[in-house]
Amino acid sequence: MPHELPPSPPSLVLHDSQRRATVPFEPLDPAHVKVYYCGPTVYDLAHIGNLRAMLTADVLVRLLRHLYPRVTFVRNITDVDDKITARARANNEDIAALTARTTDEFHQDLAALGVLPPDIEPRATHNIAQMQEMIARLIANGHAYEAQGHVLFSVGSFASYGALSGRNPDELEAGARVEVAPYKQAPGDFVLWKPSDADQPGWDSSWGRGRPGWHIECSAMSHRYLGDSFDIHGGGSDLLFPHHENERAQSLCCFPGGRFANYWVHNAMLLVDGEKMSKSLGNFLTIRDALAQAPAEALRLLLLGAHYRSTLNYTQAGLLEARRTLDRFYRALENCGLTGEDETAPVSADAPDQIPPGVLAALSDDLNTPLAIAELHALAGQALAGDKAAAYALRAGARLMGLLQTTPEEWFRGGVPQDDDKLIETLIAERLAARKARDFARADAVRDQLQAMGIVLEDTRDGTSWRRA
RNA sequence: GGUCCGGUGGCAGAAUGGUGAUGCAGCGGACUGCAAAUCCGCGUAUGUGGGUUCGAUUCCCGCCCGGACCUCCA
Repeated sequence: MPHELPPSPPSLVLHDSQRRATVPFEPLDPAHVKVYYCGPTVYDLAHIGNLRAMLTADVLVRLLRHLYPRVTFVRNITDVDDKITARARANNEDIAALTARTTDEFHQDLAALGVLPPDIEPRATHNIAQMQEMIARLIANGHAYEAQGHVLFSVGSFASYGALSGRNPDELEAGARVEVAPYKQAPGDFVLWKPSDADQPGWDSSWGRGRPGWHIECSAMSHRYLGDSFDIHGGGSDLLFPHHENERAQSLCCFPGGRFANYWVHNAMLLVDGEKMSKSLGNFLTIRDALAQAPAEALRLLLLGAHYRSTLNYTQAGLLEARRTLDRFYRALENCGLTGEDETAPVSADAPDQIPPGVLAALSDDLNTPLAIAELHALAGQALAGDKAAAYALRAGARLMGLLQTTPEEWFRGGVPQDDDKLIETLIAERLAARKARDFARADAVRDQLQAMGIVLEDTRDGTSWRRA
């Protein structure tokens, strides 16, 4: 072996929306990578489209944590918004109760999916003072103005407005479909602060009692927790304009010495049965709707089965297929004796619990999760053929994507009541006796009985095992 | 109307200027008392018309179709 090159990890490349290109990721500080994602507006249950963005962030952050010693991931909760006010009114519910309840549901749903919590999860209502400071500063340096109780950002004051989303402000004006509010100096100007009626949530300010506009909260929170410049800002592609464009304008004008986000990561939308998910079509699926049909990992696998930048078509058939795929993966672990939960690496050199190179290479290539999953299939095949090292690699690679987090026992047989458990064992013994007596009619009758209970039997050389159908 | 993205086998979904992954489904076989699981084998695809090229699915142009954003939205 004359040229044994030392193994070097693949370098991460990411598609940056602003550069409109896939480029090497170079952190501002390799010792500490900083990521900000736009979180939910908490007025209703999260849907699977929301989930896609959260999963993209989750895989990205898991990968970054693997590659870098320290990662700070900030994801906000938007708990002041006119949609929240409207929903609270419709529900005849207190705003704080609505946002607390919805935030709790959001946390439960993401936890079910194995989405790791952010390091910091700031709430908009806890950062009003920071927003007001930014607004005052923007007024002071000529990027914002007061008009009829509103404070507006002056798009014309920021030369590179539109650079992120690739829009030309003049064209925006020409194509404006919404009637321009009379107090705006220019049609593209957007609200930083707006006045509140007595029955709307509001905070006192030097511009009167009011509430923040649509975009300032993320600028304030990202700055508070990550500073003038941070590495990655992400969200759904529908946020690119105007939300992220406006965030960028506010932040760069407020903190001209900084760079704000250095990379922008945007995930594509998803379709349900080939159609845009919308309430009017009746195909608006919450995370809970999906979880009623399949285990959470199946949903995760399905959503990671397409590259994050391409449109994903969600179907129930796809969800069930993802579940069968996980059956195979867990079977591969079980066959190799990886029945425990321990994440620690086995000491044996031929069974390293390391991220398989193919998986790491795929994920490092702009989060190519479908290709990484194909690698898992290859490892599962090897594991099923008895390769224990492949089973460890399968589990390690899958876990980097938040998959195979449980044990085969739990996956196949979890959630079955104790009494059923005993009955199943009894019936299996009964069937075994019948088979020994070559009374196959009786044996098959027992199997049918179990089938009716949702239990599938698998005969092996070592005996009969069972699992939920 | 403006801006942008995409169209790969029955389905999902990668990749690529030079014989198009992977999974599911289908078909045939092995194993099994029969199944289940597993294994082996097989078939099927780059929307359309041009251009560049020795060679295009990949690059360029037209067309058709779909989607996103421009308005709250992951």
